[in-house]
Amino acid sequence: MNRELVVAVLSAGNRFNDELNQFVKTFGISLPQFNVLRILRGQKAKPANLSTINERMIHKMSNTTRLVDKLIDKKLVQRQICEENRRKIEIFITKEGLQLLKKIDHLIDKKEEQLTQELNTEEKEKLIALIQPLI
Amino acid sequence: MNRELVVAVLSAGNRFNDELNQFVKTFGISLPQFNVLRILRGQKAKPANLSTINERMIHKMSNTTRLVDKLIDKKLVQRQICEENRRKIEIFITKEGLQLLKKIDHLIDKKEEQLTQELNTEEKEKLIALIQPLI
DNA sequence: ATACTACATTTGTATATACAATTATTGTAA
DNA sequence: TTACAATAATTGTATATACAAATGTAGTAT
Repeated sequence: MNRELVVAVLSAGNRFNDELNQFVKTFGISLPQFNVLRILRGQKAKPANLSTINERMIHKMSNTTRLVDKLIDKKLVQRQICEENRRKIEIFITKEGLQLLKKIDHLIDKKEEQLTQELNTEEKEKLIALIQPLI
Repeated sequence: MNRELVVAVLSAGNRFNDELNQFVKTFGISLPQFNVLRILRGQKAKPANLSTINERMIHKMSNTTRLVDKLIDKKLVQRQICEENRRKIEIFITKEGLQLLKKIDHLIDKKEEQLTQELNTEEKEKLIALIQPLI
């Protein structure tokens, strides 16, 4: 039964991953990139350094530098050396980044609704509670 | 709440993925490669072609040819052209492949148990039932 | 037989990710 | 002050994966 559970979690995770990736790709970014943008928006004015971003990412990566590089190329975020601690790099989301998120916001809500539509509200709540301890 | 559910499923999936990958890597293979080996063992003597493998894979890949190439390099599977339908390629697991799986079998059981240990039997059953419709 | 379509796999190429080693900066103890 | 360890990020390199185009094979209609 453990096997069955593990396979089910992996399968659902992969499916969500693939579909969301496919979706955000139409906006020229990958799912990890999209998540970083949302993390940065969540910071409000406060910038985040790479370590912070890494901690909060859903899919931990070994190479956040290059992921952020791609976002910089697209002018969606900005990099800036932290003056108090020059080892740190502060990352901001740009106006363009915020605009892109704004375009996606409503659509991703619908996408998420679609991905989970097989369950009713009560079932969703139960599932969240049950899966939480596995994270 | 949909967002919360999607994030939870993605997070648990990524965690399982990372940990299992890490684990099977100690045997010189990746998780997708390990899953293909198990699919082939499940075929018993019957060989599988690439399309069949692709359908059954937990993580659908765009490039099963090269994944199988790696397994061939490691002498864990064999490739053979199907004589009735020369478009198809038949893939077998080798004796070495079976031996490797045998070495891993018990350990992966324990790993899966460890990954799911936060839930009791009843909770596991409920979780399986709830997550199934999302696959 | 020929042309056309569908099927099954492979290959070229670009991109993404993992891993380890390196660089740069800071803090601290001798 | 110097040396050393700790922290933060970057880079080189190998590997993995995605995507589209190409190859080879079989079936079918004319």
